[in-house]
Amino acid sequence: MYRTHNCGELRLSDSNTKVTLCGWVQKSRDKGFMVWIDLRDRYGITQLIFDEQRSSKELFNKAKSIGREFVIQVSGEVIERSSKNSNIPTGDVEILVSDLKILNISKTPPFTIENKTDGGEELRMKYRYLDIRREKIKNKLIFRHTVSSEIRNYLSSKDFIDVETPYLIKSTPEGARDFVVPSRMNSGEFYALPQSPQTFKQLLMVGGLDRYFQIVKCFRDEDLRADRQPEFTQIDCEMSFVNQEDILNTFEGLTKHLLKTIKGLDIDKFPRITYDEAISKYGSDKPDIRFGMEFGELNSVSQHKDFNVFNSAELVVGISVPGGNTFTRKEIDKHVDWVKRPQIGALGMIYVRCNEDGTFKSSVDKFYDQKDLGNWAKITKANKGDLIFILSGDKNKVRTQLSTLRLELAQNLNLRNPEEFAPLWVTDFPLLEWDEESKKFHAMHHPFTSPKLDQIDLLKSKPEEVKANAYDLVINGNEIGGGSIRIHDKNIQSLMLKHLGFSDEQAKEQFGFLMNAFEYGAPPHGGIALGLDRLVAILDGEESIKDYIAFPKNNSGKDVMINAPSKLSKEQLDELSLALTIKN
RNA sequence: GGUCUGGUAGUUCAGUUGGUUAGAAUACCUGCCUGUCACGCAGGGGGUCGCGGGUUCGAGUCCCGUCCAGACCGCCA
Repeated sequence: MYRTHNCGELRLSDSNTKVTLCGWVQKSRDKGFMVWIDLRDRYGITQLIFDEQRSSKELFNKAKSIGREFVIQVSGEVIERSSKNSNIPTGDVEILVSDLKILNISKTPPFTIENKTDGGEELRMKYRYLDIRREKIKNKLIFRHTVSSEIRNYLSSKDFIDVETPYLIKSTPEGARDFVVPSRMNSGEFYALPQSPQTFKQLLMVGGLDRYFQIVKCFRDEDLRADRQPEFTQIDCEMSFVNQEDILNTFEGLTKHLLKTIKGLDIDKFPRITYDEAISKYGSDKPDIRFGMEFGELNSVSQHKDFNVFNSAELVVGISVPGGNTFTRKEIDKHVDWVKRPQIGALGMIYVRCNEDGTFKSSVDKFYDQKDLGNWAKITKANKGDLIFILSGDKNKVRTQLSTLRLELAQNLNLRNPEEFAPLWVTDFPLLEWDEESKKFHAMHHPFTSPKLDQIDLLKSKPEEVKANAYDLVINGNEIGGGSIRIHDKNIQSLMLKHLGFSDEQAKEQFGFLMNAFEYGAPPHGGIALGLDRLVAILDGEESIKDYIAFPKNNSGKDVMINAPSKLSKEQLDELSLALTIKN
């Protein structure tokens, strides 16, 4: 037996018992006459003591020779410390060691294995196995386990069954780029890794499984961000004989369960707003509603004077900055410059100060009187002491710009409470989205999303206006997941693919298997997929998902620890019938 | 594909208008230390200033190229 206890469990009540512990040497403090070693494992830290008087000379010298991160096994007696450490749970006791066995030595690690490590990101990733020894990272992985366990338990209790779907599937041109895998046995042909198990879960519904879930890896060959990895994990779900209401309620239930069990929070019914409402109120389809600052559209009260910038604009829209009238002119200019940066791209920004005496002072006083400015304040819900920022121009651009500014201001003014969780549903997404590059409509969610059936006739005349039975779950301004009611009728699916620019042949080639399945009694169904990495990070109050993934990829999609991706040998390429056009 | 920021000791960083032998902290090694727990004290070793080229009497510092990393935009049905 390697050990009788772990390094986190011994207390004063265990005094005078003989124990054996294993772990890593966190730190050794050699005081000459005594040596203390902090022994660490997953469960905690226990202090070992070696003493010139109480330990044998041989043992004492051996203890002095032990370095950081050595793996050791010790046996000894639990004793009460003469000076206690209230910072750790085991701080009242220590082990007077009688036997010490070095199980493995260690080189000096390249960075300190401590909460505040001196290691930079790249180094930590290269030696991720050492990084994982740090309490901070270890706890994040444990936290992820806790969340995913709760999810499995909850969904299982609601009759969802976990079914595994294949990773080697068929490439599809829609959506994100696929990772492809060459097939040795079928030379010149390729599998693709799934961007999501979408069609398979629909087929499981046709198969009559009724309720499916899977915590599953998905793959997308797109550029990375702090909250985006090329392989990521989804909580993928599908239900039969349900309408949108059933799905929202089920997964609102799951989310509430998580917030309750993980964070101890009771959240009321999640607000719901339509996509159109989200865009016009917040300029975003994933609004952070922890703070106000809703958009006020000012066209009707600003386009009646000689100010051409506003008169020629498709949209004039403002937000009120709470307490913003304390901004100096310099601070205001800083914000104006900020929105004029190329990344934001505004041409300029108008401001209105709402003075404490009820008067207004704006950068467009030449054109507008106090009554006009008063109307603006009313619409943007600005009070005395606030500041109104106004942008104008192309509707879509201006909303995006103002949305970015809204979040920036909230950040700077500390309007977002990190302890607060504000989930909401965004519903009625458009079915289609115009893509300038390909000059085609493509599915905003995916091609299997059902249009609102009473709007199907609009598909021909005004396709951009057709709404879908599609919805997103948003928490604190992050898209946590999205789903839809699917098409289960062959003719509607066929019509949909036609509108996406698929010929009959292409549709059959790409999605024939699904269309066939729809001919054999496909039940009405729908579902949702939640991003586990992101959900876990958000629940833990972090932005970056990297530390919730044991072995993440870096900014360029590389794993710097195993050095992947890497080149293939000529033999491997030949076996796969592949020739490279770049030098290998 | 693009923009920005960075690359100097094992590590995290400082390094002025180009100018003597490139520094600090920490880690590491040695010695001392009768209760440490961010232990303390004294001493020591440790550098291809990412790489290549250029300007200059002289380059860590300026210029060009390149590689790597990070943030963001495009992209992410």
